Amino acid sequence: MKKRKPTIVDIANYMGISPSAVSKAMSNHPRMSEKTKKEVAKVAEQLGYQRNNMATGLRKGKSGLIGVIVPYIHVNFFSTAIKGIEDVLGQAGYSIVIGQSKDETNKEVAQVDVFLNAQVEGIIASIASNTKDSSHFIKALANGVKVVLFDRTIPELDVDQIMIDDFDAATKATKHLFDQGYGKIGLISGPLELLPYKRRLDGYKAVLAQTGREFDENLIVETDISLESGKKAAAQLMDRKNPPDALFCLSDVLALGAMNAVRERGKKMPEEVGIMGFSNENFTTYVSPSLSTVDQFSEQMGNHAAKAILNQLRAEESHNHVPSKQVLSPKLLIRESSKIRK
Amino acid sequence: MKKRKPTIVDIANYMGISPSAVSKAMSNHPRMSEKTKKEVAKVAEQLGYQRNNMATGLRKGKSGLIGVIVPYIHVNFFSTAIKGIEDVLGQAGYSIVIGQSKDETNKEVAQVDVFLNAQVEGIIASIASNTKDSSHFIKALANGVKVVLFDRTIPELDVDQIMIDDFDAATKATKHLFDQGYGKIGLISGPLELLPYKRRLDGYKAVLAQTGREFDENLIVETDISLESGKKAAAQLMDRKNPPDALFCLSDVLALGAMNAVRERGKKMPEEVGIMGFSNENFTTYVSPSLSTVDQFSEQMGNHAAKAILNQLRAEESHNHVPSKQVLSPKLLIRESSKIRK
DNA sequence: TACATTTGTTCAAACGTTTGAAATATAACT
DNA sequence: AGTTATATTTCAAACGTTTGAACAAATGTA
Repeated sequence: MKKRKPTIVDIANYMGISPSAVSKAMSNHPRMSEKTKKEVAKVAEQLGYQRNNMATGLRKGKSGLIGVIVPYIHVNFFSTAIKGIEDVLGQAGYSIVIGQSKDETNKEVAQVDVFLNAQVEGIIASIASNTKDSSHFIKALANGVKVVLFDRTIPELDVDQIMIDDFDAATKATKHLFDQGYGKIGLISGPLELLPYKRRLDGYKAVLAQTGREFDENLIVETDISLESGKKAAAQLMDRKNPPDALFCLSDVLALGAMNAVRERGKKMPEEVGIMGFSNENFTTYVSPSLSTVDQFSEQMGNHAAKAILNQLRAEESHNHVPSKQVLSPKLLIRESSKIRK
Repeated sequence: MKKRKPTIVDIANYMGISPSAVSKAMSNHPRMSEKTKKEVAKVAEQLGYQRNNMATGLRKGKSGLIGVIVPYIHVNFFSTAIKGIEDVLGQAGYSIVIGQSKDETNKEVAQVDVFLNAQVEGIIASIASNTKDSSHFIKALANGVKVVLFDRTIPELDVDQIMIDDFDAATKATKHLFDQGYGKIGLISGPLELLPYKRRLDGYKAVLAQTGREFDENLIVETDISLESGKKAAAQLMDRKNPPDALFCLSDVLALGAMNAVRERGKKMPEEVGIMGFSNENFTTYVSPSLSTVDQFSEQMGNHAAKAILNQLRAEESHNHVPSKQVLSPKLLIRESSKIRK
């Protein structure tokens, strides 16, 4: 039942040639005869040979492993990003090993250590929200491990980073609402101390300025990010004497809550009130009216992060890699909730 | 910039002792003096030593890697299961490497090969829907790799399998609706050639039989699993002369479609029509009324699968592992859409 | 004192592969 | 046949760690 797995040496003995011949034949070495290559392939197949990556990796100093660290695997944004990463890295012959930080810095640090022990060639990470110190990543770099950060990044750290342009996104969304004919846009935001929200708000303000409109403090509600909070915030806005005729909610869940409030007030969406969400959560297509939102390109972000790692891996010797920060421009997903008012 | 990473030998030289002493000290060998252990630890820390798992693994014949194969990483059910897997395996000191089959058998087979090369100690998989042949898993087993299947399993294959009891789930859901006072339950199903749907339908029928009710063929609609299909199916049912007063939808998306149809007909939920979904997709708490559904325990499934692998790994020598099929009993999540009619 | 035990450490081989240099076989010219 | 070039294969060392056996030193026992 438990017979030892066949190795390159077994194949060599079986064929009466040397192990190195087998190795070279399998790796398609130019100086090996086609004949031996064929025969080796056949015998390997026949004996059920599987290459041992640990031996290969040890010898070559390359594991073929890339580590990915996210706060939680099951959060839609991250799992989609991981898919994007796997798609390109798998294609390129790398295996990805994943770890969760549970949004705790110390777990993140520990995970980096696990990865370094595993000899990963690169680490792609979206950091825990309280991670301030980046010495664990610096340690990785010192060990020759490539590092790429996405979405939740450390601007000060000199590595490739992929993020989305929240300002631009909010700009586009706000413009879209005005273009559709809505005249007064209320904004419901998550905690403004978090950078993304802050930037989105800035985008909104920028459009007001650009189009020569007055910024009205009272049209902004800052709240936490639960469904209920979205509902309350919307209620507060809609119950004003001059309620807005559109709500730009800086997260889809907030938008959902807002929709509930609007519906309770008997207002038609999108005819009387336009709604715009943010993030493209998967439920946004399921609600009614379907929710216009901003695609954060989680999958593409994963793609980009993976490509960035590949670039670094390939630029290996040519010492000339200059860390770059890529800012992806998000795309509006116009659905029913914000469509053509007039 | 690119200095070689310190090895056990470097530590040994630095301290003037032998590499084996260092190795033994680090692995807390009983015959090593506390003094040396302390010192080794200190120097290791000081030189920034990181163990090389490839060397360790090669020598020990263990990689500390577990492979996970799912159709798609980003599907909520799977990513949640992966979280469940990572939680217990990470804790146990294993790293998990993941791969997607994209629901294609050949990719699944290829992925198994990749994992075998990577010397994973175990594989946890949810198979592609068209996978019929299981020789790739048999090959893995022959290589001494443990195999555990979850959710989408191969009953014929003699390995640990974790699945949920669809029959039981449907039974509970149906009973719940009757208990709430609904009298006539329409059922909207996905393709009945797929086993889970078939089993759920059976559960529904069983309750009718148990409670002495007549089974009415006309209350069953079989359709594909899109939102639109759910809506149409529900419309069809609600527009009958004697429409049902509750709809048991065998997937949450179908339920969402059904809710739209019901709402359009001006019927109140849950007062006039009760709705029950299946799977606990994350949007179910966001809709209004919040959707009662069946929790498929994706995370726990991952936990169980991981524990099963651990058991096998630990039972290694004791040759006495008997493959078992665990059937998890799903839990109803009673929310607003099915609550207390009278 | 001689011998056995215990404690701490070193030796040397092994895990399975890769790789440049060296060796051999084969073919190609004078 | 002798030489040179070329194609193919083998040699041997290396990658970093672990591990049982062997050794040495310290301690205990008779």
